[in-house]
Amino acid sequence: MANAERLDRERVIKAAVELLDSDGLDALSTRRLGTVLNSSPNVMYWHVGSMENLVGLATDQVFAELTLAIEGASWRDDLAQTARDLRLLFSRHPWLTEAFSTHPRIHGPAIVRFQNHLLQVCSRAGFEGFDLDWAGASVFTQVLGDAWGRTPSPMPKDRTTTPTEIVEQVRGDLADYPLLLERYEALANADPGTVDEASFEFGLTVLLDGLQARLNQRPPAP
Amino acid sequence: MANAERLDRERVIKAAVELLDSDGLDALSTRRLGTVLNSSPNVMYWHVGSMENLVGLATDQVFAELTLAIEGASWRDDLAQTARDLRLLFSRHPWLTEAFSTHPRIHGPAIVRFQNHLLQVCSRAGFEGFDLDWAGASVFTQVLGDAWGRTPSPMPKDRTTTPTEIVEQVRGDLADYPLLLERYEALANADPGTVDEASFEFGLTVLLDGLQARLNQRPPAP
DNA sequence: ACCTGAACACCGTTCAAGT
DNA sequence: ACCTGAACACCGTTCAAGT
Repeated sequence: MANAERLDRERVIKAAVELLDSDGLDALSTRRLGTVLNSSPNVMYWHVGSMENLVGLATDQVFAELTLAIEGASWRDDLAQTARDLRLLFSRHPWLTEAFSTHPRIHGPAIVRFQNHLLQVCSRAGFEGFDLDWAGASVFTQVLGDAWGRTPSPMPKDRTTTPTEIVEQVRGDLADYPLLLERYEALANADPGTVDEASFEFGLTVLLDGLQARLNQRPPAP
Repeated sequence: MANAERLDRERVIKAAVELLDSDGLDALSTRRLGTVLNSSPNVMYWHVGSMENLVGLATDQVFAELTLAIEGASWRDDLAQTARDLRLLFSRHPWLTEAFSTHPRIHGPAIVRFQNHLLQVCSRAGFEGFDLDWAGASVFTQVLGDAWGRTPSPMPKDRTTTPTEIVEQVRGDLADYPLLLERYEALANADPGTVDEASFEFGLTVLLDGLQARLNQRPPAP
């Protein structure tokens, strides 16, 4: 099975990202990748070394999609913009949450560039020293946690269970917790898109207000 | 290979948690579990149905360790206490981050009880409606993100790489980002335990201040 | 009711061998 | 330098068969 063009690292990564975007992290296997590339079940090893490495390269690849513009507005606007862009990245590539949790030490040029951007924005805000690291990390964490909460259970054609059905299933477990049951029902009856959006903005506002409070305690040098 | 005592659901889950605690999520396989239980490679199927289900049951099992006491102090203290307890749970069972990200829809009595506790504390603080859900979720997200950032790369005996060596390895990638390099070095030279603690407390304070700011905008009814 | 053995369809990775 | 074939040591899951 000779393929039309010669393979290289870039084409392998591109095929990996396509597989990940369409079918998720589990779908990325050495053998499926070989099939997609019209090649042998283990082509990737020459080009990227290992599965773990390939996931890291694919992650770095999609991080390159981020614009990371500094608009010149307030640090609040810059940080909010960064968080919203990152959120969109995670929604375009839902496998990112799983990739980060199973391979926690991913790094690469685009990720490093993103980390630096976060630090720059937080630095402008007035953070220094370790506060700088922690402020940046809190933004990333916020988006990661938001995306995690939004990850749909992977049930491809499993008779798409409606929210109402889910509530029925857990109603027994919730018998002792009327407040929790009330919230489950409220969420089941709300429009998912609207709730997702508002939920993210709630978290973002809380985060920015919290950072602001921290800055107010340590006012900038005159 | 007859085993001394009869198996039941509880013993299977207990063995699973021990395997997870000692060797991580990857170590939990049907065959290893069978070996540990002095039984066949597929014993678990009769008792828990599937691997996915077993991970959920193990997660719920460890969530039962949480005390979830309401101290009667301020909502801030209660929420901080809950977050710190949850953090300790994640550090006792480092596989939890991966479990939540690979099986996002885990639920069970102990988890439901924890969710209810979060809602109760947030409700006392003055949150209502969807704000209640989002406030609770932000606490869980905060701890999850903190634990994620702390997950050590699983390199068992891989010549424990020192932080300084890591900095050397990425120094090339960081050439264009002096601020980022400076932060890497500062973190490499700091005591990990102290930094972890301070990092968590920073995030927690930011979160609580942010929630407080939200409450101030919507003062409680008189 | 509970457990075993064998099988199916997969994995990641290595390595000698090909071109 | 790049790719293939075959093999090794694993997976989760099913199912007929045992007790």
